[in-house]
Amino acid sequence: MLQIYNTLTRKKEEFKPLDGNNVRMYVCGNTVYDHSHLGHASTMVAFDMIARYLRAKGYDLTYVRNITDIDDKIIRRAAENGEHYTELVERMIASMDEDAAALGIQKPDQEPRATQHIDGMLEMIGGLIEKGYAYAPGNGDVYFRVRKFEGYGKLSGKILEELESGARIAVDESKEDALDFVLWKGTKEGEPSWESPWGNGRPGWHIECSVMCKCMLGDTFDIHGGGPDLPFPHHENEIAQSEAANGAEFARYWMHSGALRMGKEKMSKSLGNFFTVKEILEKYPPEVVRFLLISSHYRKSTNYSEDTLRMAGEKLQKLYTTLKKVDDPFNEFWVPEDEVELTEEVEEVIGTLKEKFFAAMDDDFNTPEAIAVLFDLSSRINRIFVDRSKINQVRKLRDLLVELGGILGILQDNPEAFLKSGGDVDEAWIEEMIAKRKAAKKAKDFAEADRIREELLSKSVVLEDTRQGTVWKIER
RNA sequence: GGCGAGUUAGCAAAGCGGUUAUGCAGUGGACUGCAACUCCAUUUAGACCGGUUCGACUCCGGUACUCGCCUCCA
Repeated sequence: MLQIYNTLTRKKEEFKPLDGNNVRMYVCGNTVYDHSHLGHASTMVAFDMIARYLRAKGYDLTYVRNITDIDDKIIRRAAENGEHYTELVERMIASMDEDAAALGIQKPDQEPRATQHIDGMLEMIGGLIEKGYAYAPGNGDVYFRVRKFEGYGKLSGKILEELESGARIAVDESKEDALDFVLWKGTKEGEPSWESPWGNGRPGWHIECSVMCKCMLGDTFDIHGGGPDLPFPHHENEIAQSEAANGAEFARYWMHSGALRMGKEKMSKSLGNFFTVKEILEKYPPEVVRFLLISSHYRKSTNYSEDTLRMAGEKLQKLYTTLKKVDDPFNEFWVPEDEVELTEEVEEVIGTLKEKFFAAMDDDFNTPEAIAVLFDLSSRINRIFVDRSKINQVRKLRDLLVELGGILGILQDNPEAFLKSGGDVDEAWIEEMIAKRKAAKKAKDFAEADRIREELLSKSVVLEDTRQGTVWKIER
């Protein structure tokens, strides 16, 4: 039984899809005015993991992740660059896709863009005005009348009076109430704009999600997700707009990922303490980054540092080392595939571990606990290599390790390729050095052999002497 | 100021009212020319103060500290 923590009720709830086996999920994606930083990646990976697990559970998932392709920051950045905003947008979407692919993030089923849904927005805004939930003061803007919507604050726990007293909301003469938020912004000179009944303008931030949810998933759907800074005001405003316009419950389960931290503080654009995904991928294999992001619970903050990233690499290396050992046809314990038998004992182990993995994931997607199962599996495989009598079981355990890893979006690479990745040393040169060392060893010149090992190690190349010869990997 | 979350061993990070989380690191041993990998054994916990209980890291109350949201922000 899958339990999901619902921000709306502030507790874990049993997950029951609205429509049988079909699950509909909408996640707020990026505003594409710059390259993604690791915080963006963190949220994308979290919901990718969630999507993969829902599918692994057998649900028929429709996953929508939007792209905000028009807003103040995009307009400003494009102007700074002296380019048309669509050029900037296309470039940043390509960059985001590249990062996502590297991190093993599967494409959502739909990636709607705000500017593709202007008509739907005009329709929804018109409807809100008709119902008295919105007003156009005549300056080209349209505002949502927050006090008119009774449930305002139910997601974020905000109380209207306290929001009002917090004097951080910009005073705007044309608003009836300082709390009202903009649905449609009248255009300024030189800005991109669309025609509307209230004059040329562009969408406010929140309306796009309400409209795209309705268009792709219907008035009511199962899961709405996003990053840690979205419950207020963005999601609160979405609920107000959608429920006022549709007269129906909006999303049933609200999920929010935790912040990615640099030391004690949240990594964010406004604090300026961010690394782009591309900067990090220059130094670390993408799967290591993904492993770090899933090695703490999705709702908790993840601590990013050189150290945590290095440790993530070491852990992943351990798992891949196990996989490589099983796959290696020169391994002394290797047996042909058709001689692999599924004994009762191994069947039971597989069943138990699979159950443990799913139980962990069923508990609000507890990836740290699920990963512990992978290490359990890895240890069992390694022990089998010590206790040769059970060798015929090992491939079945390997298959399970790869299968469960796949649900988390890891361990799908070729083990040897992974172990040799991340270095910047010429492979032919390494082989040459290994050959020289072999000759030195044969001549019992161990001082020379050790010197060569040290030289390679200084370039992060670790040598391992096996019965079948010397192999190498990149130190993590 | 309001609302919310957190504080676990050297580091990272989970579950659980009584029985090993897990990984890295450390220590001892096996293996190795030496290593690496791996295996075996093992040391380090639960911010602080109370309460409930036969028994609390786990439940309750308080204190301290940290973080997030309240403004664009994944």
